[in-house]
Amino acid sequence: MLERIHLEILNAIKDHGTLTKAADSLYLSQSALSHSIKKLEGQIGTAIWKKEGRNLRLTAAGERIQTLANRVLPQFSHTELLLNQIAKGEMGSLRIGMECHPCYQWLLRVIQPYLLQWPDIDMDVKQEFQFGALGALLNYEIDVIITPDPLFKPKIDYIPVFDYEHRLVVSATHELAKQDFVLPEQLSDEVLFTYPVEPQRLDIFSQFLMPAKCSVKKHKLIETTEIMLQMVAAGRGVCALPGWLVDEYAKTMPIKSLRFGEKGIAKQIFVGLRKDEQNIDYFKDFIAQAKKTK
Amino acid sequence: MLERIHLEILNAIKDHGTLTKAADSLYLSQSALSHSIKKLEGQIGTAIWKKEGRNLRLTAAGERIQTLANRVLPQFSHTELLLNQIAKGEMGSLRIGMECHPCYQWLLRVIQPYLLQWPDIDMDVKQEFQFGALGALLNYEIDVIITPDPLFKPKIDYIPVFDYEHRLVVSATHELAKQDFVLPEQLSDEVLFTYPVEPQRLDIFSQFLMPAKCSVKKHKLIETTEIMLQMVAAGRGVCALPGWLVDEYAKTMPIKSLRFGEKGIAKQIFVGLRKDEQNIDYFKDFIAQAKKTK
DNA sequence: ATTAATCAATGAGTTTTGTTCATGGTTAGT
DNA sequence: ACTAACCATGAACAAAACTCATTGATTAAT
Repeated sequence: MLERIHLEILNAIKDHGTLTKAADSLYLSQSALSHSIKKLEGQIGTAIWKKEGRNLRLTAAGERIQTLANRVLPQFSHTELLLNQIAKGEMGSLRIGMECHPCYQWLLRVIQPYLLQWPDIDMDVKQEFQFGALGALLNYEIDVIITPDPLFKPKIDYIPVFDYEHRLVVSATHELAKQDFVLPEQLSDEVLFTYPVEPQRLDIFSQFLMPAKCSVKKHKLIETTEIMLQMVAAGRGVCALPGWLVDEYAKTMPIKSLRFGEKGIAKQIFVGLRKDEQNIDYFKDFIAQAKKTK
Repeated sequence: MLERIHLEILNAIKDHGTLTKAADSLYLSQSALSHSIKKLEGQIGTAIWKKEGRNLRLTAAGERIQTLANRVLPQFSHTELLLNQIAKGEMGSLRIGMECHPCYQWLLRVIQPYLLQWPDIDMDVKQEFQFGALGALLNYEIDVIITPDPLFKPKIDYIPVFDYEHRLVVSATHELAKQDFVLPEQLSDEVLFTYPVEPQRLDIFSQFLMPAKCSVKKHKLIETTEIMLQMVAAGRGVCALPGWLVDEYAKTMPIKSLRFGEKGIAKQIFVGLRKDEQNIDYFKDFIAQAKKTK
């Protein structure tokens, strides 16, 4: 069978002219190369070179092998380089799965310095999953998951990276804007905007409205945070978002946020990863960076 | 060092799922593969796979190697095939892919003297491709492509081999036969025959009718040049073909050709081949012969 | 809950392959 | 003709790759 060594030999002959020098460059004896090619010739049934004077001239077969060598050897060494980087932990990929729509802005701030620190790490952010982000993590489609509600599994570890309060957002001119907090029944006449996910996964339902057996006048689905807040600012309805996010938008938009109930809804963002990958440097650093970013 | 066998192993695992089956497919023992990879792991300093349950899962390093395998192994086997052919005295093969229906007649004239000159070259002409002729070229299914519209790729070189004019063909008794050239609007009441390919790939549409926002009364698809011209000769419609081809048929059929617009549509036929194979003698000669043939 | 089956890892022993050494033959330059 | 530069070859040795037999882990079946 045609092996890498055969390609290396022909390549070295191309570079150094003679078999002897080629042998030196490969740290082998001239005899070794000669034997090696002789054997291959026996296998493929045709000569690879012929002696011409005291040098070698490649046959058609030899030229074919050389063409293959030119194409293929650089790829071998490139891969070996990459493997080396991987071994040193300098390289790899960080595929992030997001299960938290509004966290995207926060993630951008995490990623920015991280990319500078790990220039050779290939990064990718995914937001849609056929079998859920957790499934994707277990399936090796992603490496890291960012979620506000960790679903514990034996092979996954979650690390809390920051705390925030989930708050109701209303227009600055809304009646409720005068209050510090809102009660479930005060929403019964409101239009509520949420991201398009199942209600039981929305805290405003599971932790606020449903326990009090209240509901809203209408529930509308909106995909993007910007549009959602535009609608709220225009007084068309209310929505529920992380406090820090609202604070940011409140600088430029006529919106206000208030606590859910007297105690508010406290939330945490978790980074989840596969247990056995916890001590890989560039994963650890990602978590460190995430914890640092508010 | 990363060897072909390592690539074969990862490739076989991809194909057969387990190490045991992979070993069978390579006619080796499971133990051999395990040892072989273990040794490589020691050399590169990182794991290639890890056991998960009773199966294997590739690490980042393993995936790298697999990508290399995908890229490189087909090239090895392709070269081995060629070497085999050379050994059998076939000297090599020239597999021609055609992307230009009417060029077939021309190709026959190229091949005729070429076959005499290279009696040991195995020749084959293909006209249908699952992923396009270019894909076939990149995939080593063919060695040469003949096309009027070269799609430039870094690894492919195109050499123009002859110029011709794309012309409208009408029956000798057709009104238009009196004219030297035709205008787009003059076709609005005609039946147009073309080969069954997407209209945007037909020059009569992309370079003549569509720019003038004109169309034809009816567009019918016909597979073969002969039948197409029979239809045109019978006054059933018009078609667009290379000038030289029409000239030939016009000797025995009542047809005439005329220019598209005042300036006509100028075309070129290109021969495309893989860059690193350009200096193989029997390829060079094929191109020389193609350039010579009008 | 046992048992059986599947699958990968490991160590020892054997076979195969690769390498060197020593040598001989051929060519080109002096 | 002599010498230096090359490549080929065979035998001896060294290294590697491979197999066999076993172990350990996991999963599926009874």
